[in-house]
Amino acid sequence: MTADTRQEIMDAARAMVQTRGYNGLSFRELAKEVGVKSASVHYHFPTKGDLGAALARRYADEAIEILDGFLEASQDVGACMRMYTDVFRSALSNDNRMCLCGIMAAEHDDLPAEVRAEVDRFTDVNIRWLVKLLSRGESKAATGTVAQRALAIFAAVEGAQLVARGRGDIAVYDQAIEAYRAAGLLP
Amino acid sequence: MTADTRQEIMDAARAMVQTRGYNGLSFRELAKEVGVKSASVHYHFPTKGDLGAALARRYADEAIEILDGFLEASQDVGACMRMYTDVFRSALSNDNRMCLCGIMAAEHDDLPAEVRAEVDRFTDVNIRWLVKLLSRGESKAATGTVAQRALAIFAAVEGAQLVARGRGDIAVYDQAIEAYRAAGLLP
DNA sequence: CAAGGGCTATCTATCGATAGATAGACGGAG
DNA sequence: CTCCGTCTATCTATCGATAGATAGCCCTTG
Repeated sequence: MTADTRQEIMDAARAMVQTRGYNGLSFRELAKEVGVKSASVHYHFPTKGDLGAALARRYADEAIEILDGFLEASQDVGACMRMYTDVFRSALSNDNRMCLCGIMAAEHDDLPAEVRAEVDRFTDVNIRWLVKLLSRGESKAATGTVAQRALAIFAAVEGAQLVARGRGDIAVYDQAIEAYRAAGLLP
Repeated sequence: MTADTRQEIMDAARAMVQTRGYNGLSFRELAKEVGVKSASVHYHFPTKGDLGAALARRYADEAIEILDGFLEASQDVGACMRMYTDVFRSALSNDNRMCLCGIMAAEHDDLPAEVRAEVDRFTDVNIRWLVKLLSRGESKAATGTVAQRALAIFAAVEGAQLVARGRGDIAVYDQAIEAYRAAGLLP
């Protein structure tokens, strides 16, 4: 079970970061969770920054795959947007967790540079995807406007997740998303 | 300088929390910033939870005063909303800080109960104020709808702040807010 | 085929730094 | 004199990180 250890460490670490943040991630607790010693975690990820960057990198890569899958699964803009908001919803329903990069954005100033770079990339991935989606529906809109709206949607969804988590109530997320849609922010 | 110390501690602590989060707040660093010893901080705030709760309580109280001042300063809904979003903007322009309660919401699971209670109250204060503001413009809307929209606006603004901070670019905040307004989410 | 050298992955044990917290002394002001 | 505020000094717990040992595996070489 050697190759698995690295994956198990990353899985447990992701869950811990999504729950307690990057600063709340402890090598000792993480090791205990996985069932190894903290020195073994250091073997796979020499520094905490290495681990954090690896987590964010995998997170962004997975996002690309998942989101592109949505675009292939449906041609309907509204349906794709619903799948998108459901991804962020599932983090909350899974033990009141947050988007890995959302919670890391809050810790911006404490993040090692290599982690911050991957967090930035996750934002880019989201916004690019949203631009692609929005461009499907309305070919008339200017590119700049679409990019701005994509950014706003991403920010609004992250905010809904943040506030809902703070309240410990997933209904808060649902209500915010519904209001975004009613206002016309979401297609 | 005795009564001042408590205030100086709270001022410095607030700035540190807004920058590095509740977990990033250290009694030693805080004491050094103020120019006292960490034991003196413990004298005024026996535990870290006491300090955090006092910070959030004062923050929510100040929010009530500031926001009510906006309602008195102008009868125009749009103008009041702009003042509202400008408050959150000023946190970013002031050393890329976040809303105290926004960053604490991200740390939800690590917060002592007394801190969490005050963070919740801040959210309530904001939503109640937004409901009051929204109710000015459109008396036709149902109460439930207004409350939902107020929640959505608060979440969206917090999210814009979060994402802008993650990017370290206040222009991101401005663009998101502008897009909210263009979409009709903000009055 | 067998022996040996390196490689992988883990362990035990420990490092210095820092966290929050506390006890008790000291000094100035009412 | 007493009390309030701050100090010195220290405690325990935990942090990320490192050193050094070890068990098992694979590959080469004779």
